[in-house]
Amino acid sequence: MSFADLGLSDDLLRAVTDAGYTEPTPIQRQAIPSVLMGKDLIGIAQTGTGKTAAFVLPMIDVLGEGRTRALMPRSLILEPTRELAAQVAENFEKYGVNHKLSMALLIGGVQMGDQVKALEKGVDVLIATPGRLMDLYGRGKILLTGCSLLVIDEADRMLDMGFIPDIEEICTKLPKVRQTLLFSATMPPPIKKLADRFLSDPKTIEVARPASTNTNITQRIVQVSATAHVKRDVLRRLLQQDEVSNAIIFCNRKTTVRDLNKSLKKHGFRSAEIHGDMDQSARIAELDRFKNGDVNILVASDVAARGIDVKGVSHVFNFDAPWHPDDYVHRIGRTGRGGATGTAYTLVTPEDAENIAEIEKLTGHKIERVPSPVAVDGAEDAPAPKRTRGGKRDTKKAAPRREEAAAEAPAKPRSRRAAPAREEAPAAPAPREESRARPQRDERPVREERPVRDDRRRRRDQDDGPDEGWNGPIPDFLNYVIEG
DNA sequence: AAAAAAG
Repeated sequence: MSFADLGLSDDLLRAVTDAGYTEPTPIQRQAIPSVLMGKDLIGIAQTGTGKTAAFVLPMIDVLGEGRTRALMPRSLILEPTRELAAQVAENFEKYGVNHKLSMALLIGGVQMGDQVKALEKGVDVLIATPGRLMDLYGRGKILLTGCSLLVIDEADRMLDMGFIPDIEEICTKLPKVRQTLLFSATMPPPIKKLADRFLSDPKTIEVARPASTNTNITQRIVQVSATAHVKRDVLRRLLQQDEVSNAIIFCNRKTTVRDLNKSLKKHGFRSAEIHGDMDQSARIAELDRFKNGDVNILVASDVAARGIDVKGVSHVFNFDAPWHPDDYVHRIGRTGRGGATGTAYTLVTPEDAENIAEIEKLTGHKIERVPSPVAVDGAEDAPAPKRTRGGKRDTKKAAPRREEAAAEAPAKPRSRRAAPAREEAPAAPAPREESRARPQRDERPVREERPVRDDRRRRRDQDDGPDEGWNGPIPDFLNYVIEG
């Protein structure tokens, strides 16, 4: 089964081929023909399954068959976060190269001016977060009466974030006769209700959750005391001892994100931070620094837990155990992507016991407990030893992710077997002697002992199709219109 | 409980 068998146009197939993909993922196989036929669709799937391409590809063809110069937007894609909206826009740009389609990315945190200008010129596709869309609509800047194709992406997350009333309102502004696609990782009752109300005779497709038990992510728990400095100490040891080429570290609070990033930088790590209190340009800039390898550590709030798709993340650390088991699944799903292996550590304090139990219940998988790398008798949170920076610089090598890959892109033809990242991405891996998460010092602390690394559960089968990470450049939000 | 999203 190839993309050519799905009924896509030659122009589109060329774009897909040029991007290096030939074999559709399961959700793409099932969704694309149905979308092309104009049917409503419920897709139970989360990021990491090729979901985005499953609607972007057929949408491009559907829109391409209509008039090429839109007087008013003909389609609308709703995303819960700005970052996800941007990733979808990237996909449109990439697969739409051979089509004369224009789009506008309508998200908060950036000036409205350029978005308004784009709308006035006329676009085919709106990619939006609900808040900014409603805002622009309220100002009379958007006509939704021509939007006969609607995509509601990550519906369960929209629910979590309280967007459902907005979604309902937006739906009522759209033409009654339209095609609606709804994607959601789970189907809680409110989402079912939403689907019943706004979709007609939908086809339902479901693909396996990528981050259930049998994946290529090695999960570990490290018991720690609740003290912040002890947790930071443990984290630093883990960053140094393991083969960490790059890592996302999740915290539960924005203040913790800031404090931890500050502390890591003080200790010589190359880290960046992302959370919702930062303005959009700063968020983009930090994410970009992580994606292009300027830094190899990203300290993040749950703004980055879902959907954010960076190729080649070797480790996820939960500095705080997440409150909700779903968040755990999403967080650790930032690693082990694209068929690579990944490792997820969770620092667990005695108070977290209940949450961990919930996580293990959800995943049906008992997470391995490993001993803390910090001696119980009290390694202190000692300041970084002052020393001169004469040693080797490894910043260049920390920018390993060169190869193209699209978020949610169709799978490359390759073995379904999970392979170590270093075999498929020759630029990415670090020699194990030079774990790049190490502080930029030429020596490591004297008392650090490297534990014997054994029993790493690598090369396990995964039951999902491989998926590709996204590593494209960050779109220029201030001026984001693709002209046809 | 937190974070996210409109400003």
